[in-house]
Amino acid sequence: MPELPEVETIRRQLIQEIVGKKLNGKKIVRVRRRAKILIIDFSDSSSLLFHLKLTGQLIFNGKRTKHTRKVFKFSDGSQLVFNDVRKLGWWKKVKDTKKIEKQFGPEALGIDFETFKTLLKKRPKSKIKPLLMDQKFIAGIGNIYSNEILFGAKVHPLCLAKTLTSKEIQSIFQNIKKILKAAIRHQGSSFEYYLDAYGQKGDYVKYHKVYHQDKCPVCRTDIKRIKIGGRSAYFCPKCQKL
DNA sequence: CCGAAGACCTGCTGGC
DNA sequence: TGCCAGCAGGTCTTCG
Repeated sequence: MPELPEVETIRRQLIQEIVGKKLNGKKIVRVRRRAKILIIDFSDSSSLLFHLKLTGQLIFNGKRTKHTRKVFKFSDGSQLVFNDVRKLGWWKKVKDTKKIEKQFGPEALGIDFETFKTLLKKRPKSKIKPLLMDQKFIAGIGNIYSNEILFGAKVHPLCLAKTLTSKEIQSIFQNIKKILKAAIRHQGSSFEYYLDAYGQKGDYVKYHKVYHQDKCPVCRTDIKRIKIGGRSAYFCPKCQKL
């Protein structure tokens, strides 16, 4: 499930619900996100981290289900329910988040164009799709949004970074910002398991142009699916030429 | 250095 | 109906 827009949606909702409350006697002062990790900060400067991986859900005042892995109870009686069908997600308490934050590249919504260009130059031989999904390169983009971003930029997913024209680089950059922001506005993509912090589905699947789609919305060509680095890449072979 | 493949897990779908 | 393969939004590690 969760890529940047989904985790960001949960973060924004949880801020409204849990900041100021106490968990195990410790006061919550902040809810942050780094890459796809949700971070709850306490007043004693310790933190609680969550990674939802593919099927994790974090639901405020949600009901226990057979996939509930943990329930966090706040001092006012409200609670945060962590569900995860595939058990790949995790949570952990840390004293300090510096080490974790350092593992990732710049935030996809924070990076500026010059930095993006510079980083691309450092990875000339990388295929663009796996590169966009590499959290050490840029943090926050996963399989759905990498496909949508490259369609928006009309760039083939197997394109090598060094072969991109400056126009294409600019378009990829703009589409990263545009698509991630639009997805946040629509509370993310509920393709299968994703639910926001209120247990609601995100709307953005309606706007997917290539991910799990049949026809290109621009030219009606059949969308192609290939494996790149073990993940499904979706693209329009006519609009996104190699 | 890079990339591919397998591992971690469960559940759903489609084909035979 | 049953069984098996393939698929799924993410990272890790291992190996070539």
